[in-house]
Amino acid sequence: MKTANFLRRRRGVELTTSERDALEAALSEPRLLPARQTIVRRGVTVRESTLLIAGLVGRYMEDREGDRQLVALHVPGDFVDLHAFPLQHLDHDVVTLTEATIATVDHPALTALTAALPHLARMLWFSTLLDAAMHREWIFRLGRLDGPGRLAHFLCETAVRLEAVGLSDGRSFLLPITQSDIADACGLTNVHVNRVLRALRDARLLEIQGANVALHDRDALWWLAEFDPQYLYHDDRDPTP
Amino acid sequence: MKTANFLRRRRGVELTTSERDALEAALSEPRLLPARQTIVRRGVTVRESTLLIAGLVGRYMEDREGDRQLVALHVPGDFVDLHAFPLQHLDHDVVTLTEATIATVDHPALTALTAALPHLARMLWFSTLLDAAMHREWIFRLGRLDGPGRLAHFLCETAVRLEAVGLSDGRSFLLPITQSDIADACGLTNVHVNRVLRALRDARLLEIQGANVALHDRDALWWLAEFDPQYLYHDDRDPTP
DNA sequence: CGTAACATTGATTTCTGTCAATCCGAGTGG
DNA sequence: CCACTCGGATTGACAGAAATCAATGTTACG
Repeated sequence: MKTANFLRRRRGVELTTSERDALEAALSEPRLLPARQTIVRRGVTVRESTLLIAGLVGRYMEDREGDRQLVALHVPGDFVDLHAFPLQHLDHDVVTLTEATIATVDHPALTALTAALPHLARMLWFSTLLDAAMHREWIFRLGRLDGPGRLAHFLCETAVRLEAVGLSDGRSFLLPITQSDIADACGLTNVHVNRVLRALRDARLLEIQGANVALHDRDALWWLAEFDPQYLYHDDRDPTP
Repeated sequence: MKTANFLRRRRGVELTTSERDALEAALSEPRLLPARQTIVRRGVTVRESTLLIAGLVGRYMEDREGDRQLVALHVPGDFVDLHAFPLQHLDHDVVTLTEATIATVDHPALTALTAALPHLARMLWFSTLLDAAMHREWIFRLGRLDGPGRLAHFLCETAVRLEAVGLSDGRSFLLPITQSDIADACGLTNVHVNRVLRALRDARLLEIQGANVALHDRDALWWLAEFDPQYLYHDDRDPTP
């Protein structure tokens, strides 16, 4: 099932079998993309939306000097540019961070789906609002937290999201991106990210070895990050078999 | 018309007369709220959504110390908590910043409306995605701009948005909020906002006297802010009579 | 006229960026 | 097999931006 992880473990979300089947049928065959490939470029009219099945995808804005600000990180199960369906074109680039498997839906098909299935339409709407909730949390992260807090927040959020789709036990996970990518997400420089990571490692809060992230002291990290995963709407139970 | 400013001057948005009438009919009578009144508190189940007709409304998250981070500023015509319709409860507070006139729609009525009018549903979806686009721009502002850039960006965005609903000529407008509110929006302290505003005034880029904001040198401010209003989806023409 | 909220300014500290090396590991070609 | 390269990680020295702490002005208003 291409949609197996879509809205998986989300509170208050109940896609009926027929709704999920309809969405599944509208999706293209999965394709494999290499790392660092642009999926959507800003400003270009978009005619299909992309469901991420495996791998990591980022959404970027660039400043005058070409420095990037990550505005979203996507994990498997995320509809990375569903918002392009109503918006038609985007204000940012969508890029694979790792090798990634995706499937796409044409926008005309989405128009038909949403007209025929209002509840599915609302669930799709919901999924874009989850992205918006994450945006708000990122605003908080950048506006109110210092370096250590920002990194802790970013990593805690990522851990919880990966856990929801079975890619983490909540403590350790694979994050095959560079420290510069993390810096782009947290509004810091790669140099400072490196320093803060060392400090967090020295304090035995977490460890990053290559692509491997281990959150040793989740409570301390949550405290540092003032992290509360409410906004992710995760369900404790996993109805997926 | 309560909805006169809703999605006014937005590119690619065409609400038919019957769609607008249906929405208008679903809205309550306008009510006047005092300044600094909480409309929605975080975590509480929301059963209706609020259209802002006049005044300013902010959306806030709070950190451990009670310091606020503004995650959105709403101007007349904005559906300030439409996202609560699919989400059911919010991760932040919604508060009037000034005296404000609002009208509300019950969520059951929205369910009926969106099921009956898929295109209206998509336009409502669109309006929440505009908020998300602004969230992204705020992430950029906080992650990549310094103090002067952030203030310039905040004020340029506000000017353009107010202009779209006829409350500014693009150069000057009323913004009856405190420097602390601006600081909350820009991830700075009120002290620093004050200093940066003085610097911008000394450079003859802008002037704030009481509630009155005057952007003297729009080009310079746009440059400082790396501002490009694309993401606001504004239309040059105003189809409103 | 006194109070309270907001704005303004100065002195100092802290955090983060910048610039510049150096280190390390994986893949490459001789 | 081993020098070689290259991207990324790491570290140090220094500069600059913003926070913090602490007063002092200013204005509106009861």
